[in-house]
Amino acid sequence: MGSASRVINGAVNVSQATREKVERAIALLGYRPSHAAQALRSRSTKTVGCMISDVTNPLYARLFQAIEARLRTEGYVLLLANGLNNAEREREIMALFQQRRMDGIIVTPGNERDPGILAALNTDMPAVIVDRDMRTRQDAVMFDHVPAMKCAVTHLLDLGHRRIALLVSRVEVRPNRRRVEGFRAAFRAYGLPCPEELIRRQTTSARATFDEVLGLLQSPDPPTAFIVQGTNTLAAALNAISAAGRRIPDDVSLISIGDPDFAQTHVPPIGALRIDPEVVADRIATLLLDRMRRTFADPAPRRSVVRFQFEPRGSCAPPRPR
Amino acid sequence: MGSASRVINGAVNVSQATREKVERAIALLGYRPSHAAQALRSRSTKTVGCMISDVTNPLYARLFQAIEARLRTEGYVLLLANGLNNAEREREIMALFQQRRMDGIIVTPGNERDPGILAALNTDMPAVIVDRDMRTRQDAVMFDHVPAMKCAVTHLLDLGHRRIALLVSRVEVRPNRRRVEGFRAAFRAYGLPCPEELIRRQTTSARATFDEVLGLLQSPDPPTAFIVQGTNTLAAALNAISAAGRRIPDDVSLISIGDPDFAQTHVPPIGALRIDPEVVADRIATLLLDRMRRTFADPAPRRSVVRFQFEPRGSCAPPRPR
DNA sequence: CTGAAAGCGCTAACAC
DNA sequence: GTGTTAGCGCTTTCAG
Repeated sequence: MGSASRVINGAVNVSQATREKVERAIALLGYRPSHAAQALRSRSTKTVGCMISDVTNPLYARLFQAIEARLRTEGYVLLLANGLNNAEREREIMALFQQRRMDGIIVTPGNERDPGILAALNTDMPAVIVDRDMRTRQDAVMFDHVPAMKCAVTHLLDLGHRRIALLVSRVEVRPNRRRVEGFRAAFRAYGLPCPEELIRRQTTSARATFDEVLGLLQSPDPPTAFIVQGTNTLAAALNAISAAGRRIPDDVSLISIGDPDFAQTHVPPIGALRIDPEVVADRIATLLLDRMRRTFADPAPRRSVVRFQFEPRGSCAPPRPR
Repeated sequence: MGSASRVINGAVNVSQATREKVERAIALLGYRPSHAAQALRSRSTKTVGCMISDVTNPLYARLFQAIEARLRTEGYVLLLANGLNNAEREREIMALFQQRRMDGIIVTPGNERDPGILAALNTDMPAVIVDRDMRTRQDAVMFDHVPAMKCAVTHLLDLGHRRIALLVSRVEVRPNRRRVEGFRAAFRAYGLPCPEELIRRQTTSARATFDEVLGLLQSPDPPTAFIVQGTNTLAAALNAISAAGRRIPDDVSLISIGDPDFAQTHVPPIGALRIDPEVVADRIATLLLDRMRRTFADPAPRRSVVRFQFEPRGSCAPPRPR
């Protein structure tokens, strides 16, 4: 009987009596509508696919958490898959999202130019791309890394640092490019040459970072300041600095890209480039919901930019005179 | 035509000629089977619901990652929801998993006695419970915290420590109970009274941990060793110890429950209770796949126990003589 | 406002 | 080994 459906979906044209009758029956039978049948008939799965590089990365984990909370209040459920910066795996995931007819997808591919991934994006499935340069016609939320990075580097330059090392991940994606760009721009704006040899693009394992930082500190002309990316990288850098017998900020200044909890309780607190995951999640959800509900008809891709903020803290001081 | 379906599902009784014909047609039309229709008809969603307390917790993130990788090779996709130790939210999530007819679920409820959650578990949906005492008829993977904890405490007792502090989360769930139990058991086995006042069950925020550790260190009869739970807690404890001007291991010994990467690069390396997420994921997947495929007919709940290991490292030394 | 009827796109059962 | 047929459980349309 059609009325039951009307009650379940909260349609308006149902009499109070019928509504109650149906509700009683539902309660009595412990009836639960079959999602598969609803999806088949209504052509809406109420499911959003989320492909991130790796939940193990705390920034992504927080972001996912916030997105999940937000979209669930709207009745959506999230499928989460880790792309692991592996193009083949990412293509598989995209195919899967398509086959399962996700109402929308949120993606952060590790490879911005893979034709398979670009092709998969070229459908009418609502999508939001997160912080990747992909030249497709999807909406996107971008993080603006440059001003915060410039601000951080300028802070160090103002303090008198010239040998500033930048440790970012080796993966060739927008955020890393932008960080390097901001780094260079700060030197340029200061009329100084950028120490290219101190830009280190490395794997993010704790051991590799530890070795890298230790090596730099023990080199003939060591950096007096470090800017390092990521929670694990920060922890490993702290370990290496203390292993080298250097102190923060007297011997070495340090700034973190990303702001894990322990950066704030560290003594001294570690200056950080931060971005609010709630804000990012909200932007993503808003763009995606607009498209999924077809609230927003204009097909032109929209771009929402969220700024990183530089928060200076006690971890930076003038370099020790030589 | 039924043959198409047979080809897609890789049935055996299809001739080579037909198979090729169908495959050509599929490629030509770019045909993708509708998951909703398949699910409706075949009564299998090929989807597993996963309710953990919080992906933001690195241990859970790694575990999810490993489970996702494993189950995807078997053709399953994961729905991830964060319960956040909130009973109402957890009930909602369970209801959702049921309504969407998950082929199986993997759950770690924050509340082991909530009647709603227990009721939701009382269905014929294959399920694996992870490290919770729930007295239901589901399969479960349990972590054995006790021997490793006893081992760690005994290690400290052997070194001469008597004032050992234990910092675990306040949430009333099996892992925390077990840790405390192991802690007490070690003292008992040693014929010593357990310092109950040093068992601190607290919130896991970095700030709270920092204050707690600092407070303990500055108390009249301070602990000479700490056992702390969790990545963020470890980082905050390290900060507090160094803020108090104490050194590891000369002034204070430290053991971590959980083994984040930076524990190993720390100087000295931090002794840790560790468990391999891959092993855990594998156990979970195996139990669940057995049930989902009905390979394993015996309805009696099965229990798979994975041991934590204590890995002593340089962070423990005899207490400073007073 | 309500009931009847037609399908959504598949797979399973059956006849050939 | 292959084609035909009947639904899976809903939502939507269309009469009434």
